[in-house]
Formats: sequence, C-alpha cells, structure tokens
Amino acid sequence: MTHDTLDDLRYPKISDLLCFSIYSASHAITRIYKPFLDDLGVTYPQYLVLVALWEQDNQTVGGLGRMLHLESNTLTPLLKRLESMGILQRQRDSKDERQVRVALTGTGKEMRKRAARIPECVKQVTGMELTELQRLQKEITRLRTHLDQFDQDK
Amino acid sequence: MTHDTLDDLRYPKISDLLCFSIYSASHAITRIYKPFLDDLGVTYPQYLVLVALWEQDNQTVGGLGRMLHLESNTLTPLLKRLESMGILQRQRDSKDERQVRVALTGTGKEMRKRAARIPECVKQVTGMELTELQRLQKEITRLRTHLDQFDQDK
DNA sequence: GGATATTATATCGCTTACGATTAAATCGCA
DNA sequence: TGCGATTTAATCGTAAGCGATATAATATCC
Repeated sequence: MTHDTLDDLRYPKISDLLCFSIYSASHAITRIYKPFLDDLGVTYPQYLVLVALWEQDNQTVGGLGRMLHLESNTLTPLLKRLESMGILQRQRDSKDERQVRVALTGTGKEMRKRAARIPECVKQVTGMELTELQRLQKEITRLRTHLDQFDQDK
Repeated sequence: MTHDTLDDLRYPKISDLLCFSIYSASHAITRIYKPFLDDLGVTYPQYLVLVALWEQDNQTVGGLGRMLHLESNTLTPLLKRLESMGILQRQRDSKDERQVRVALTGTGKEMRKRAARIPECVKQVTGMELTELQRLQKEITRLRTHLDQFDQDK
C-alpha cells in the first residue's frame, strides 16, 4: 500500500474550501439585499449597474463591463430591462457607432436617494466592524486581481 | 443648503463595496476553475455537488441542500443532469418516499482521483499563502453565518 | 381512523452568467 | 484609397439560482 492510496481517500471538505465560502456568501448577500431592492424594484445585478452609473454616468457598455467585470452578452439584456423600466437610456455614440452609451434618466438618478441607506443597512446585518469589513473587501479584491491576472495571462 | 443635500451627492464606489468584491471574486473563481472542470466534464456548481458527495455519499436532496445552501428548485435539475451523465443515481428512499437519496456511481467515485489536484492548482493561482487563504475562508464563512442568521430570524 | 398540517421534492417562469458566433463600424496600413 | 484586421455590441443556447406553487408522503391530533 502506497501513500497515494491513502491520499486518494481524502478530499477537502466543502466547508473548508475558500471557493465555496465565497460562492455561498455571494448568494447569501443577494438574499440579504432582496427586500431592500424589492422596494426599488430592481434585482441585485441591476442594482450594481445603478451603483456603477451613479459613480459614472453616460458610460459605454464596454466601460460598464470593465467596472463590473461583465461582458456585453450579460449586460445587453440587463440594460434593455432597465431601459424598459424607464431607469436608463441606451443610445449609439454618434462619434463611434460601434459603441452604445448608457445614461440614467431622471428616474434612475432619483433612485440614488432612495437607495442611500441600503449600504448602511447591509453593514448592520453583517454584524462586523467597519474596519474589518474594509479589510475583508481589500483582501478579496486582491484575490480577484490575482485570479484575473492569471486568467488573462493564458 | 443642508448637510443632507451634500450627502445626497455621494454613493459608495462600486469598487469599495464588500458585496461587489465578493460578487466579482465569485465569478473570477468560476472562470479559474473552468479549464480544470472542462477536463472532468462538469460545471462549477456540479463540481461542488461532487465535493459534497465525496465527503458524504448517499445523501438526500435536502441534506445536500443544507451542505451547499441550495434548494431543491436549484438542485433537482442539476442532479438530473449529473444522473444523465452517469455520475450519480437518484432514488426514492423506501423508508420515507418523500425523500430522494443521491448516490455516486463508480464513475462519480472515480472522478475524485481525477479531481485530486484541482484544489492545489487553484491555490497556486491565488498567489496567496495558505495561512492567509485559511484565514480569509474563516472570515467569509463567519460573514455568511451572520447573514444566514439574520435571514432566518425574519 | 380520518381530517389537517407539515415536510420533501419537483415544476414553472424569470433573470443572470457565459461560451460561441454574428454584424457592423472603425482602424491600419500597403 | 481600399481591404483585411480589430473592436464593439448583440444574439443564441445552456446552466444556474430562486420565488411561487404543486404534488405526494408522512406526521399530528381529535
């Protein structure tokens, strides 16, 4: 009997995998946001698009994709839904007709005020200190940067 | 002009939100796993189900759901796909016909060996120390526990 | 024992994600 | 100038997630 035979009997427990903790935390966060976002009438990915547009309005689809790490195959249908809700407008850029610019409507801009308390509410639910949340955010972002780096190196 | 008017002009930057770092890290992880899982012929959520079954075989759908924090509306179609691939079998429990037991086939059990090196490979890509990854895993799990706690309290 | 409540899984509809491909505009360069 | 390469969005198909609901089996209680 070799060591390999013994090692073959083991595999990391699901609860010990970092990848699973992030996977399940991501879903848990979506669930926590749900009631707040229901008030706004948007989904969680739609909310992230709004946060990106509140930070920088009138972006191209590609620009939004770089902020959110999403491609047009995900963003286009999502943006069309937000447009049909009257939250934003999509328009071809006249300087470069390949690009589509995404601009908030008055409704979309006003939603920022209605969403103002959401980050604070969610922070409360975490039951963690602000400094700890900030540190966690930085470390997870650093992890994602490493993963992105490796991905594009291929 | 009040302070509120000024405050209304601000919203957290997307890149500063913990929720977004977890959201985007989760997708980045899926992308990193992709080439390894392509070799196995499964998707990332399917892989997590396999990890859970390698840890504890012959579970009910509900038991798997508790391990993975997923409901039957997600698991049932996913398990049916794994069954149609010959990786596992689903069978009603004769003691309690409401329950469905999920058991790995020989193929499913053998895949554990072929997947043995994946966690180590992914760890390399993170570019982080094992102790740091473990700490991060614990902290994110703690965060998710808080969120789950709040969710079921409602 | 039988009506009622509870539990376990499945089904349906909708919204992400994303790989692969397409279409159109622009760029680069001979 | 013109033509192939590149860039940008959009489209299509498939697989998650999940809320709402349905269905069937079991548990509870009178």
